[in-house]
Amino acid sequence: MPRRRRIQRATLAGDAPEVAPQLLNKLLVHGECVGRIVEVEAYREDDPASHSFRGPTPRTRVMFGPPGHLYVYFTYGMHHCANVVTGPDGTGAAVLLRAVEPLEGIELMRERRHGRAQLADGPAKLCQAFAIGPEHDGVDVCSGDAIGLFDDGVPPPDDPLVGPRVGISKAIGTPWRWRVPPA
DNA sequence: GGAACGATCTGC
DNA sequence: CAGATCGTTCCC
Repeated sequence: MPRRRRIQRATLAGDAPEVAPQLLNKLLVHGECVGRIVEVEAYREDDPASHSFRGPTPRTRVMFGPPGHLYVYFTYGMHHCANVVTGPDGTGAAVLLRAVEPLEGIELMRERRHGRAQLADGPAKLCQAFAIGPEHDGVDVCSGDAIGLFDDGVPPPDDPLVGPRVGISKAIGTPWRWRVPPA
């Protein structure tokens, strides 16, 4: 089993559409649960689809902080979604974690997902499986905090699938979703 | 103070 | 395909 190295903050300091595909195949770790990131989306401050588009608010303040922190938001009255903040401190950008391939802690994920077959193939399912909630808004994934992003030596794909972002009503045509191609 | 709208998921 | 379900934001 290759050594896991925590992702460096400098890696996340770039522009969200540049950083996002680099997060493919990285590991999301929370306690005993480990998963490989297989789908992401980029959101930028000058992006009508982004929560940061209208400037900082109490909800989005983490997005405008330094890179490497989690921005966790509540939506549709029942779901949470998790982003990794990117770009320099003061800019509102982030990468939405859309899907993860479960690697470890699968039994625990199954319990949290109430026995359903799909454990983490969506942004809200991923948060449920990994028990990511509002208490994790602002946690630093680059330091020793509970949730971390790690590199285990598997590089991002050379040929990621690219397409439009899901579930938005503005900036429909912007192809800022990336996915690991099927094996 | 009120209304509209979600970066979604599930079961019918 | 529609319902669930409520915080955030914007407008009056």
